[in-house]
Amino acid sequence: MKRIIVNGKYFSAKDTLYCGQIFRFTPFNKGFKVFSLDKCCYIYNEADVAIIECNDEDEEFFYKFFDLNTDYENIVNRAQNSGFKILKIAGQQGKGIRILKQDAFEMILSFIISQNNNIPRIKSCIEKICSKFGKLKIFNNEKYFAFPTLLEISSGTVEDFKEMGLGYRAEYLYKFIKNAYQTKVELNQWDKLSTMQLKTLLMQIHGVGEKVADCVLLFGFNRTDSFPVDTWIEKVYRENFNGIERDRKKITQYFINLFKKDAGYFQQYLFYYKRSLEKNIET
DNA sequence: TCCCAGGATCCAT
DNA sequence: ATGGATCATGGG
Repeated sequence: MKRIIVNGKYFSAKDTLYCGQIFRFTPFNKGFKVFSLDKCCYIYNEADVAIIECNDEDEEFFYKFFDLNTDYENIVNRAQNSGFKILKIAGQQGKGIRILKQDAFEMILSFIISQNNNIPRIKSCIEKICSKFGKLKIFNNEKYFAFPTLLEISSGTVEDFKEMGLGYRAEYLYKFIKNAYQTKVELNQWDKLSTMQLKTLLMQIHGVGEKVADCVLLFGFNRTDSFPVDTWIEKVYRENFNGIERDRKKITQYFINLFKKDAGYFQQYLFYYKRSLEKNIET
């Protein structure tokens, strides 16, 4: 077992997991078990540090996954000094958030499911998909299910996905998986593309619109010059930025013009802050 | 019972 | 190009 220990001031396990970028994690012991692809780790905060425990061979994977090469102190400072009161508060509360570098395929499926849906239901749908199509794995003597590979989930039918509670999104998922399997898409090749080119490609997927594409860009391709606008962010825009636009595409553009490469980070601070005001997040 | 959730699509204008 | 109805599902 490998332990990675980092400064806890800019790494909060709780805030990183509950800010809405990841759906596969469970409270465990003093912290959380976190799942990505077929891997699992255990993370927790203690005193002034954050600790990641994982299998020896996964050290590099989780080092990248938790974005440990990026200095979040600078990012948080820019949020605090942006001149927007709401960002000063949200940045203070969310300074422990890290933008996870998650798997693109897992993000596409997850955020197709997320549309017009709530987070507890999204988590439930994804768990059911993993337990039906994913491999059974062991971490620290406990069982879990991996996120299925394209090959594994390609046997799924529309009916399968409906049974897992996807509703009308079942068709979207089925269509994407079938097409991806038949054309042998290589998502890691998409990494070379510009953010705009990548977004255009993503939006060609039936069931992927502006917002879902932005989430995949941010969480699956680490494009921090993207800014997903959902119902919560729309509230922030109207109530805290005196926004007047109705078109979400224009709202996205407004924030990207404003924050450039920081847009994605600031979006997470704002989303987490706004949502935590009106919800008991830990459900 | 209605409203809402990390929205996208289809179809009239 | 733009606006509105519609799309499953479960929780509040």
